[in-house]
Amino acid sequence: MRPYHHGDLRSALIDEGLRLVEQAGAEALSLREVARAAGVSATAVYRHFPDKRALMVVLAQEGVRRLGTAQTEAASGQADATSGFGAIGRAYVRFALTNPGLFRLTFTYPDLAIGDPMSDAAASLLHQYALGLANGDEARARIIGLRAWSLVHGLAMLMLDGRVPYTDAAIDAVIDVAAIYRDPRGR
Amino acid sequence: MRPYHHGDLRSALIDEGLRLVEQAGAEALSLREVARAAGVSATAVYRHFPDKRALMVVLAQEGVRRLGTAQTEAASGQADATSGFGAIGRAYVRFALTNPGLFRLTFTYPDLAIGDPMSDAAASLLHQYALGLANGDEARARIIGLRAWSLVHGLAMLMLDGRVPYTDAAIDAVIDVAAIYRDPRGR
DNA sequence: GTAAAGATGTTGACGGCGTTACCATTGCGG
DNA sequence: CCGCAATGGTAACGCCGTCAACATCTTTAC
Repeated sequence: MRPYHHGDLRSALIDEGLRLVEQAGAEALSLREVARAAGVSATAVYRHFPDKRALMVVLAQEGVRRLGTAQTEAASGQADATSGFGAIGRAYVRFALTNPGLFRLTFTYPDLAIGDPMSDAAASLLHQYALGLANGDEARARIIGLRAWSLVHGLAMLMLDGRVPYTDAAIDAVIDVAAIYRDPRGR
Repeated sequence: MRPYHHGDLRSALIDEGLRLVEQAGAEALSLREVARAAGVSATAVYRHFPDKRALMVVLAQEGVRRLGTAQTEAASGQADATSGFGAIGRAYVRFALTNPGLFRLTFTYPDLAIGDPMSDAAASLLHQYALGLANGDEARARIIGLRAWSLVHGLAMLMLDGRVPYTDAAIDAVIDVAAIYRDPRGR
């Protein structure tokens, strides 16, 4: 006999949500479907999240966390700052292509901008590497960081949206650290 | 007396769609709302489009067309290839921020990849400039073009999605043509 | 000129959605 | 042990995209 109370419905909803967002895509994901997957009525969700958006926010936060983990791993095996910078960039694109549903939810779900951009591992990793390449110059680090983020994010989105074919060669060619980082003394 | 037949419902639906997509956002746009705005029943739409997606595709195509126009205008006033390249990049980001609903529909509406990427004005303009900077080298032009596209697309998306604050200074700093184009002879 | 055929509109219905109001069951602190 | 808060379910509302069936206007064929 399944008990009336689930036990840990909140976690179950998040797990099923993460599973389904990958299977169906963020926009196609419905609250009712998540509830069904968790074996619970649609309205039970409202005991743990005020509305659908609140659940989506939690899933998106998990997305940021996992992206940060993937990038940290990718950077750990790299010798110098330049190759590390390239590694976190490639890890970013690879994460997007490996987890398209979660990535799109995390970054482009309507009105889902989450807190301070520099509060998560992914962003602080980026800033730290950018600061290294900028020799500690904060202003330059911000530009380098933003340029690198734009580059990998744009490539990921274009590939996810079918504008650009997905090839590893293209990723490597686009993510050329020397092309992002320009020494003010002119190389 | 309003006649039973509309006259040019197809165009009216497209016009209202373009208007509403800017007002409500692509994901929030409903077929029924477009029909209401055109003063017609919901199912009348099906005489002109097989389903909602077909209407969205037409709106997206109009988006590509308008983006191409904006970029062509931006490039026309520029003297050399380098400044022209920068101009079409800034025009890309500016277009996205000025027409957020249409831009998102055009590029990130689910399963809406449209035809040959090089068939529209925006893409051919990009390729033409990239080819100029690459001195006619096709392979290098593709890389330069993809890198530039990724850069401006990523910046536009990050700003649209509220990840990065919108400032003109940031756009100018990120779109540094010399940072995208690297001469193989080392500058 | 008029009737058949086709194009273009309407109404009504279906199942799915997010959400609310209200009721049922369970577990916990006094 | 009992009352209450926490956590579950049912029913319903107004949206949505879409289909079937019917109504009206326009065009074409004789």
